[in-house]
Amino acid sequence: MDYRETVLLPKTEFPMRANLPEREPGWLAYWQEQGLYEAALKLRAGAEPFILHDGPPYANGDIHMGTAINKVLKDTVTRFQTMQGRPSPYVPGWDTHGLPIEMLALREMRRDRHSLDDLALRQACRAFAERHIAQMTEQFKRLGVLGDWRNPYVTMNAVYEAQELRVFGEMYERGLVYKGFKSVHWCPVDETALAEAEIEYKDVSSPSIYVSFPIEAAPKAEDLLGAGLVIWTTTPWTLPANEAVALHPDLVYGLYESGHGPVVIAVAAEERLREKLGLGPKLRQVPARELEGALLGHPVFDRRVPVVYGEHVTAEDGTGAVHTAPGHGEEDFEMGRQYGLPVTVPVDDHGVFNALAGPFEGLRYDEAQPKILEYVRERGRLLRSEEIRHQYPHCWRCRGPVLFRATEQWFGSVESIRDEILHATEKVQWVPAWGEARMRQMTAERADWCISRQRVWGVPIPAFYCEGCGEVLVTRETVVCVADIVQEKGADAWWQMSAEQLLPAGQRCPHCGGGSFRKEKDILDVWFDSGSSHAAVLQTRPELHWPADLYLEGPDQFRGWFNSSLTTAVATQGEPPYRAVLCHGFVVDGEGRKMSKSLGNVVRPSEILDKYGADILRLWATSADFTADVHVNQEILGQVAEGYRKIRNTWRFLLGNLQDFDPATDMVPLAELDGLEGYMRGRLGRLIETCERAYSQYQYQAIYYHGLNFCAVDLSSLYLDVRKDLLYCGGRADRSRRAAQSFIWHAASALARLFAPILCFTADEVWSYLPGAKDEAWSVHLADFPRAADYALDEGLEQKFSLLLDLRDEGLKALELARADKRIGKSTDADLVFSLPPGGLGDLAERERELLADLCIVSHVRVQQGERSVAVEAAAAPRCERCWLHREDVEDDLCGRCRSVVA
RNA sequence: GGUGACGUAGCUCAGUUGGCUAGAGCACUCGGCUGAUAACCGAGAGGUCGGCGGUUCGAGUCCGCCCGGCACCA
Repeated sequence: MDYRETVLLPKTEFPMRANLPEREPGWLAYWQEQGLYEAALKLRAGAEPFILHDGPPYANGDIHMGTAINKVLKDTVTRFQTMQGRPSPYVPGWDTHGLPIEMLALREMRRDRHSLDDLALRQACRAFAERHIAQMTEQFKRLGVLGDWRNPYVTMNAVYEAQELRVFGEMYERGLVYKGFKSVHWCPVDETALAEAEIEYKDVSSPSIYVSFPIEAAPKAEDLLGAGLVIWTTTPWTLPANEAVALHPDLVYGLYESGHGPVVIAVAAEERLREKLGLGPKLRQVPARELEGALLGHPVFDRRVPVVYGEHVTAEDGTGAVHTAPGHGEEDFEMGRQYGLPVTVPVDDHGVFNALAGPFEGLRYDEAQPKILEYVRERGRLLRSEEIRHQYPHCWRCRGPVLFRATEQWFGSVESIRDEILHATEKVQWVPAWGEARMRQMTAERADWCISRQRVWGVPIPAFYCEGCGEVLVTRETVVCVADIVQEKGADAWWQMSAEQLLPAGQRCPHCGGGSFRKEKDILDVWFDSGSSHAAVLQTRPELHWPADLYLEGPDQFRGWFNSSLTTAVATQGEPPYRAVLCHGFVVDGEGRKMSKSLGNVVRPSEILDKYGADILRLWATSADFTADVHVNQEILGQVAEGYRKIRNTWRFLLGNLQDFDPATDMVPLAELDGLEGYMRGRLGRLIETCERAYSQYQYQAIYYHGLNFCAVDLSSLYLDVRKDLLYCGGRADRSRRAAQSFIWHAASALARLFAPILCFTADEVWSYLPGAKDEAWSVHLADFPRAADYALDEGLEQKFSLLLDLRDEGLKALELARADKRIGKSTDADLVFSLPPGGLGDLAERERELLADLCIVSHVRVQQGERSVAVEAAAAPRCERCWLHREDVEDDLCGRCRSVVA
């Protein structure tokens, strides 16, 4: 007779195949219709909010793996905090101003910036940004990221711009903003100054030349007259701007014979340069100070330049004598200031030489370079020329090389508040901890922040110039006045309105009393935009608070947003804008290389979404230790998908065994679970404890690791395998079966909650199939995170099972050997005989014979005294046709248990 | 060149304040089951813990140097 119909096999509609790419959008629509984001905030209202402040991505393209992992991690944070009982609003942001969008908008229009009215260009930029915000919003939402997508913060919004101006005003009032003439990074293509954060260093090949400066006056060492002081430079085009040669005051130089006559270089460089310069014997030592007051012949012009002394000079590369062009280098500029040298800038905004460059006027600096080389060579000044590969700064947007160029710019004074910033970093919790050292180092080395840009797509610098005396006009009142206008009309007002309209009525120049002004043309650096977000967003939205609890970004933000935010916050508030900063690694390929088109190793979020679904992408993002670089390729994704399948199938089996379970009536209280269920309760509690700690400490890889292990080891291979007999064949409402189902219910429920912040779709899907879950919350994301304390660990049980499970391992091994000998097939056709020495373990095994048989899934266990070993025997008793166990009490094909169940 | 982080099985990760023969999952090989079935169970193989040296009774763990790919800064 076939007893299949009488067996309670698992049954569930929860599909084995997730089909995430098709199913996830349905969940998104459902959550949006039901207002999940708002419901979560409302549910947790009253508790202390947890504010994760979003670093605004730049609104100029599709999302990539870097932005995807960032948003997923953020979403995991807020979902966990919500389940812990704290409202965790997430206001996504966008960085919308600046050069990249300006360039892209111009490219789309095929227009040159000079052929377009400023307001028209700004309009085009705004439209461009809006389009990309809409596009990126859909992509972020698709990842399952929950947030206030209908009301994000956008740096080009009027309120944002006005707040940013107020930050500028406060900094100005405190003397932390000034206008100055300094050497800055200049992009000749984009015709603007750049900040350090906008520079990237690339390997390039440059001419590396040695140039001799004939000594034409040497009051302290007349014998050096006519010798050449040799400098080394990799930027020959700056030679026309030369104003001095710098030596180190403590270095010893030497006079050498050479093919080009006598030359002077640092003695320490002699060996390295002997061949290159064709050095002869050293004629004598020349202490640096002997050249004090010396005058040298300029390499290009018919004039003399002085010898100066600077600590920055070394003999480690070059000659120990440094070509100094104050118009084209930071240290050079500093030397110029110290020695009162002229700051010659023979290069205009476009990188073209002007009249100051003499014979090179009209040439672009890079075109002029070979001509300058030739010029110097013809005059016998070029001792050697070679090519050198080195890192050179490039514009992060147009990718072209930048140049150092002294110009009038606005600066944020970092130097004067450096100590305050350093102090502020100590108050922040950095994850990982080395973030603090990194930020400190950055801050310690940073020069003042160049915040002005000679472009139009941005927030104007709210300064005026008196038409009478030319003095700058910025006061608290003028900034407030401009900010109020911008708050109402947007920053376009700066371009639409006249200076008089933008200023308080009757404004006079404090210097000359004049009443006529012109507007500053420069705009603010985009890093000033995003760096003001703490003021523009945290301080203006009622659901948020200042400072943020957490900033969470990639490592590039140490010099970017972490940095600019810290600067403006310390400048205006004296405090850091964040309590904690978490930095995750870059996304790289399987070999740890950067993703690039040329390597063909680029993985796109959209591919993953189409092939696997967002939950797999989310699981990948959280399965790795993201404090280091995170690897991704098809193999890794496939592996994550396998892990997901294991977890999902475990859920499916759990749910399938709850088909006839109603928690309201059938639940055995957790505290009353004993035996295997009691042991498992403790295991589950441990898992919860581990996961809670892992979430709190941002160690998400532990969730996947321990969660998957629990599913695979504790549940699938142990508990569920062992309990199949009871669940399938036991009496439907037997207390033992209900106890097993009670544990299963708790396991399914707890796993859904544990994984909800990561597998946000699947967890809610599980929740929707879990009996009674809807009574607690309509979505798992509105449920509470499980509390480990509810799943008490019984130490006695744990100890006992530790012993029994060791015996199980030995039993399973013995069964495997018997199987290899073809003596048995499935384990229920076998009996196990445990031989154990007399004493505790033997007694325990004897006492728990039936449990041991269950654990090993055999029909019968016998325990006898002897040396520790296990023997396998064919099951002695007849087989029950229903439960397939061999039992002494089988009658009419059925064992006693099954007879009573079937009856 | 300077600074910093990283390096445990093919892959993703565990390895408490130094302490049994370095673990897990997946992938792989072999086997079982056919009442979780595009599932499930078991067994096996796989590692000089990047390398060398030091401290120690004992080092994956602490210290120094080196190597590798990486980031930031010159």
